[in-house]
Amino acid sequence: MAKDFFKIEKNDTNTKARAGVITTDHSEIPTPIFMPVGTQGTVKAIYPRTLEEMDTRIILGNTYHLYLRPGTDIINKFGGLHKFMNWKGSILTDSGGYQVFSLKDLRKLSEEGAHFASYLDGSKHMFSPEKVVEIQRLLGSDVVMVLDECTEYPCEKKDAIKSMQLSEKWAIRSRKAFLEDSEPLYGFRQFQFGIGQGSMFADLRREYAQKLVDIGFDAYAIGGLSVGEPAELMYDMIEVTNEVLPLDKPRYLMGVGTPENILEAIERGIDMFDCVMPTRNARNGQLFTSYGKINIRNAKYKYSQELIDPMIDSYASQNFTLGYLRHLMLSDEIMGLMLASEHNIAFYLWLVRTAREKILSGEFSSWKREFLFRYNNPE
RNA sequence: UCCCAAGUAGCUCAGUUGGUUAGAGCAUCUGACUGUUAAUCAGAGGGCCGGGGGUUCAAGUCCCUCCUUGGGAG
Repeated sequence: MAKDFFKIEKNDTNTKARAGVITTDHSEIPTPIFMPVGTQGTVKAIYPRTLEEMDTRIILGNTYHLYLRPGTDIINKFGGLHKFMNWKGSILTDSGGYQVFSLKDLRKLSEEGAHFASYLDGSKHMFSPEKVVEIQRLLGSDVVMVLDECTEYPCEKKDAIKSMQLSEKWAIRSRKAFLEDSEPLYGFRQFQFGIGQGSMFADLRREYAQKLVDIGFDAYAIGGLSVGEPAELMYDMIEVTNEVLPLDKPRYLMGVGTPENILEAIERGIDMFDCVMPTRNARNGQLFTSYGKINIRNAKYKYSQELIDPMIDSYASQNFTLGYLRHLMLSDEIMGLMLASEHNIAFYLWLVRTAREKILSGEFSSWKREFLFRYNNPE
């Protein structure tokens, strides 16, 4: 008998935070968890071996990008995305809903689905909810996301309602396609998450979350946040949504965020996160460290023989100096991207791992306050 | 010694028949990045236009002279 998909180990006494375990056929995932983003079948500039060394349990892939290149036929012939990219842990694939949003100049929406032109060669494609389920079945991801529409910010309420209604129709069709026409292809289970929308309107957020719960998914994500709104507004939307979502299912806040965003969301009951920030910003010279956010290209690190971050347990963090990493980044050396990316992911994993430990030991609130004070006020 | 070419930002170079506040790329410095079209993008600082003299309402641009560098001749 397979283990429960999600089990809560401890609820925080002072806050809505919780510590739990998600179990897929590829890995046990302690929550809260951060999932590094590997859009095109690679977490950019980091070996899978390095991710394993850092105890990464789950990464993201992207339906839209992998469908356009290399294409599902190729990944299917390799036996699925895990084998294709040699990743032994779990994989969650985003549906392409975010690309429909971020590449909006290239697409048109209808009730049937999203019609779009490939950014690679201009070829025409259509993503229906059913097709997106099928693509993720061919990819073989452990967690399949529904196709949704991510609204822009700011957004008029009538547009938010219209968008929500479209996402709802898509969610119903997605669930049906997943349950009725989507037997797993590679011998392990797949789970499907619904995605809450409703822009920045609390009543819409509640209403739509309830509709998703009524449809019934393995877990629920919160989408359409961190799209330019003030952080406080995002926190409010997380709170009202989590009031409706069932306590015994994981909650996934999509695309978030900064270390501070993540701790605030954990406090409000979020279990899963993904974000390009640690990897993208690493490649652009920004490091997240236990002593604050720094830009490694700054002249003040020219002579620094300090280690990147001795507090963080990774090869990159504990074996190379700031001055050396600065040199690599300014010289456009590939190892600079690798070390910076590895460190940032190690930091994000350390952050959620420590949050979990503190929830288990009952010290989450005080630790969070102290950490953020230190992080935001570097000596 | 003579002939030719070239001297403009730290570097490599644009700069129209003389006409706004002399530009670019790179470098330097700083910032941004939130379900990745991103090893990307944005901003800033930086000039006795080789020196001097002249022509002109006006010179990086035309003339003279000197200096420096490169090439060629002897």
